[in-house]
Amino acid sequence: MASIHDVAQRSGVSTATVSRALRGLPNVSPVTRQRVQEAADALGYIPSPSASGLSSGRTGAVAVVVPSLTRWFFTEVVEGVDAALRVEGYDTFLVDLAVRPGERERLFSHTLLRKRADAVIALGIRFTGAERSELRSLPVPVAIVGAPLAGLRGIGVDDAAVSRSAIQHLVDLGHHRIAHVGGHDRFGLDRSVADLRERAWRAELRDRGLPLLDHWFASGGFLLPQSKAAALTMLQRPDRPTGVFAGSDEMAFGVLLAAAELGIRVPEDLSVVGIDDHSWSAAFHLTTVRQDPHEQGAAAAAMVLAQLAGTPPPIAPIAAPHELIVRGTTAAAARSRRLPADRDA
Amino acid sequence: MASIHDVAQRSGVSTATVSRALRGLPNVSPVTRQRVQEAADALGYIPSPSASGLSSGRTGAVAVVVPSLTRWFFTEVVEGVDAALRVEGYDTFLVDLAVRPGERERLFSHTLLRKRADAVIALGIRFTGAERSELRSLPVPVAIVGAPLAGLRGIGVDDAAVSRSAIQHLVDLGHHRIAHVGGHDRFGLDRSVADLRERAWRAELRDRGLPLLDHWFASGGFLLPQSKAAALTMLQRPDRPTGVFAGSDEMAFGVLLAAAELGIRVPEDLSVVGIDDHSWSAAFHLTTVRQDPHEQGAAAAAMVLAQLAGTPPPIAPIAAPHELIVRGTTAAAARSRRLPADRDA
DNA sequence: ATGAAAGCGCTAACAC
DNA sequence: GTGTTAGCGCTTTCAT
Repeated sequence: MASIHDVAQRSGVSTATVSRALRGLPNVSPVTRQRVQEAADALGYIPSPSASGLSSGRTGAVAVVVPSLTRWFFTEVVEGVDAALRVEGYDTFLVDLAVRPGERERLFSHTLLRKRADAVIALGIRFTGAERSELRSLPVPVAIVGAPLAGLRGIGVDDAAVSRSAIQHLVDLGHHRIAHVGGHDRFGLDRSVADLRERAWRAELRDRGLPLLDHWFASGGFLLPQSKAAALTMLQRPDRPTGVFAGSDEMAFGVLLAAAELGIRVPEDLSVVGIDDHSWSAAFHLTTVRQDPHEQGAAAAAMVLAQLAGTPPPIAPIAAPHELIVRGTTAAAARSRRLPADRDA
Repeated sequence: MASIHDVAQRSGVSTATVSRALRGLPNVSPVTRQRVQEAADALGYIPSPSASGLSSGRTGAVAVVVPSLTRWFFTEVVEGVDAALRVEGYDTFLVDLAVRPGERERLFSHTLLRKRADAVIALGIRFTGAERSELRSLPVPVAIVGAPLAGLRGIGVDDAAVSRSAIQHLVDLGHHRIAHVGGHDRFGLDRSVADLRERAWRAELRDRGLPLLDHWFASGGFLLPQSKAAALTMLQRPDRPTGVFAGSDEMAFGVLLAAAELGIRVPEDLSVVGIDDHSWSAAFHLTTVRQDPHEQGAAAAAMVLAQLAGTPPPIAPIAAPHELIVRGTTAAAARSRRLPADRDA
């Protein structure tokens, strides 16, 4: 394990010069820099993060706080973050809340974030009031992916707009009976997004004067199995909807499975639209509102990186793009399907 | 940001005693320890990982190297690792190879692993010869999750046995025409497991004297969409199989989707069995061979932790349990389905 | 353009 | 049981 000292000796300069040369700082003659670089290469020198962290105050790592890793959206964001970070030489430090449900208190002021990372990127979390203020007063750059938080930088789709777009699509196809599968996840970590989408659904239906039955809302907890079970119940009622707006593609898959099991044809008897454009959605022919979590992760990384570089972007949450992708799970509502009681086998 | 110094002052002892007291080392009187602890709490003191890392040589973090995060198996393992690590106070560093396909060279001897982490856990990677020797000569504990590597500690199911169990199940049901959907993933990172399963399939069929047609092997790349496409082709041929052994549940889902699209009934016309018991498999009624990646991750973490604690377990890869879970996608082969050319619409 | 030297905050001998 | 004292390997003034 060569140290900066070894490199200094081998190249006949001081450790200070080695440090400068290797980090590309100014005030190093080209020849010296070259010589140092060669010595470093020959020795296989790698600076110790602990040492440079201790003396510079920078760790070279950023923490990514996720509610769980088992959801497509989150893994995509993490990969996006990691990719962007890596390019700048930063390491990704994972803080998975799913593995320590009890440990949320003092989360952000705790070790990991405060001393291990130069910045924090938090995703899809419904923060408590205490956490929000912790986040705002953190001594390091912070970025949020998902529902925006006033006073903090972040990126995410406009959930109301996304929901509206999905519902508009169903309405355009003539659907009047539109259900929603949504709901918060098992740890209550992601309510904000779920709430925004559910609220948008209610508002849209109300504003358009469409019927809004209580049992047209089902909680799928952002999970396929749970969504399928919920849909199974909902779709077996006599007054079943002709269209379902699912809060995520994974939940939409659950609805699709339920419909298939009940012999309800999609899209002839039931239209389904999701949110995300999951990597499997095309295989399911799912109509959905696409967003790009990988891109959002990279954007969040860019925000904290910019702050670290001394060029902080404005503190406004930025809106990520979304786009309706029409595929095979949505179609015009059957005209005959007007009477509450009519259904096929 | 209180330092150890502040705590020492406030509690009226030396920094050395603070260090000892807080880390639970012996030779500290109960009263002193208590007083130190109170001072630390009052000050909100958190030791700096950089500083303690620099002086102790231990970073308090372990690196997890994954081929990608977008596969169920890997995310489960990572969560298992993180959970086990967290309990012991270690942090998890993510090294996602998917985000830097070009950067595999010198991977293990590179910064992250060498100076950032006290140990390395690598999953589902088909290492090059160079990487293998790098891994073996790494100055830190290493554990592998997945296909075993001679000379290294690790855990994983016996892929041959798992495959045999799946195929045996199909044979027991009277299937003679058994296809396989397998294949390595996009980065060539996980060939070993794919190869083991494919080889087991070939060997089993050969040993039992069952037909083994070339086009009964399809490469699904461990991805649903690709598996669906491959199955679509395979299942449309006149000599289609009556049973499909998929190398993972995600690939099995693809086969299921393809079958549904072609109007091939499962399990009446086609039986499908996977490997994993993915969290969605029950919703698909998929018969599969269960394994527990979360558990495997935790076990791998325990291995490196034990080494770090000075009680290294034996260097034999250990076999993780697996179990056939029979659900609804497999059934007795139709007796009429003997002639190569017969098929329904 | 380069070097000397003082830490960064903690741990680990070694004394007492 | 507790304090002293070196460093750990870097970065960073401040000189030169």
